[in-house]
Amino acid sequence: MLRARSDEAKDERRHTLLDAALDEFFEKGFAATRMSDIARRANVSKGALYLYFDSKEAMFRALVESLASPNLEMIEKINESAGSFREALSGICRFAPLLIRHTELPRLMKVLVGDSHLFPQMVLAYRKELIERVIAMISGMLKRAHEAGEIEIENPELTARVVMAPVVLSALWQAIFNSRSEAEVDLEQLFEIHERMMLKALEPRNAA
Amino acid sequence: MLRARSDEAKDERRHTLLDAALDEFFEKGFAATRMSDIARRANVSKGALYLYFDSKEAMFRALVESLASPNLEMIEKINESAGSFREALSGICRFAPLLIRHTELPRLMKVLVGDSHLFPQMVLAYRKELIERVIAMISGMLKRAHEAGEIEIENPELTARVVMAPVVLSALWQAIFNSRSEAEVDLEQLFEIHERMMLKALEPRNAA
DNA sequence: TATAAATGACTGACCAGTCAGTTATATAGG
DNA sequence: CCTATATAACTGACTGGTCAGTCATTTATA
Repeated sequence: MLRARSDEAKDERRHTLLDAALDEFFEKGFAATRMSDIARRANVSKGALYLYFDSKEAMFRALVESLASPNLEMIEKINESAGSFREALSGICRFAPLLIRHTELPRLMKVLVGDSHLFPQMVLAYRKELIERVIAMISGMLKRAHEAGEIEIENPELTARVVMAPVVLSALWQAIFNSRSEAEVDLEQLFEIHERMMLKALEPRNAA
Repeated sequence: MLRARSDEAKDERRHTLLDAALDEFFEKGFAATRMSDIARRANVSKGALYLYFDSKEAMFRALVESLASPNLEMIEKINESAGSFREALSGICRFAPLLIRHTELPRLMKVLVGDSHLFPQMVLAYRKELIERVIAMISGMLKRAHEAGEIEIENPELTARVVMAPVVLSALWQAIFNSRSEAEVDLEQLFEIHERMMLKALEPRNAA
């Protein structure tokens, strides 16, 4: 293997190793993936992995962290740029198919669900820093829209879960069933329907 | 250990072992649970497990099968007794909290998601025999209700997914976050809201 | 030529599955 | 009712194989 000597090259190698790790952890789960498999996939010796990560567990943690932070940034961005609830919902539903098909999110979710028992405090952190923040964000949007008379709503926090649910379901479906097989779902249409249903469900009764 | 000599006693012991197996597989995942742990939890020696199951994998398969079949029966029953769509939806939303809190379903789902890669053909079977049957059932109900003018709908198959999504999300939430911690969700209220939202979302535009 | 990146054989720990031995219990015979 | 015997349920130390992590050695390159 040609050597990574500059800091830049090392960062890149680190990235390559984490890419290989995600592939393996996703395909086999934490316990069943061998460090030697990750190394092979990255065209590197097993020993080389330990130049970049202290242990298998450290590698897993680094992987999750590296995938979580971009999502976190994305969430903040969406929240900032949110105008009306209609716009935000439309944005989410337009973006969801992309998120599910061309992002690491489904694979990350599958790995986190599957190995949640091994890293309880990590799962806790993930919940607090990401999931509950998403719920709070949607919940906040709903509350504001309600106060503006845009929608009718009872419990923003629980309604947020109903809004999110199809995204989660579709992501897991993608990770579990779409890996190698048919079982395709028309995500564009699914989220179009979801958007329409949510709008109608939340429409004020005395709407124009 | 007192011995199981009659066929009846053996069935009971088998059950005990599978109970212990679910606890362990749920807590640690397939790869990380030791047969000796399952044995210990069931107050039995490791060797005894092999009197009832050929291998760890056989035990896992038996476990999933034993949990899947009651669900399947339940589905068929609900489908048969379905009257109007309103009734059926109400039944589902009333039953969901019970299903999530007092049934093995959430733990089973977590285990299946986590170890889906190890048993691809089992996951396939589970999908075809259970999940797609549920989708088909809800989809059929929606179609009939639509034909009866009870609801307005575009694509029953995708709408069924939107209806199901909160059940799946809540079940996984329960399995992952509710095991030992706070993070309680008011499931009764969640599904009340879901029911109301679905009814409103599917209400014909020209409704009375 | 010096440096440090990379290698991969090796070690120690772990565990699924086995099997020779142990023991509970059903039953037959006293 | 009690005891002896046969049966098979049960046990757990052991084996063979696997794998995370190490480190003496090799090798690319500044």
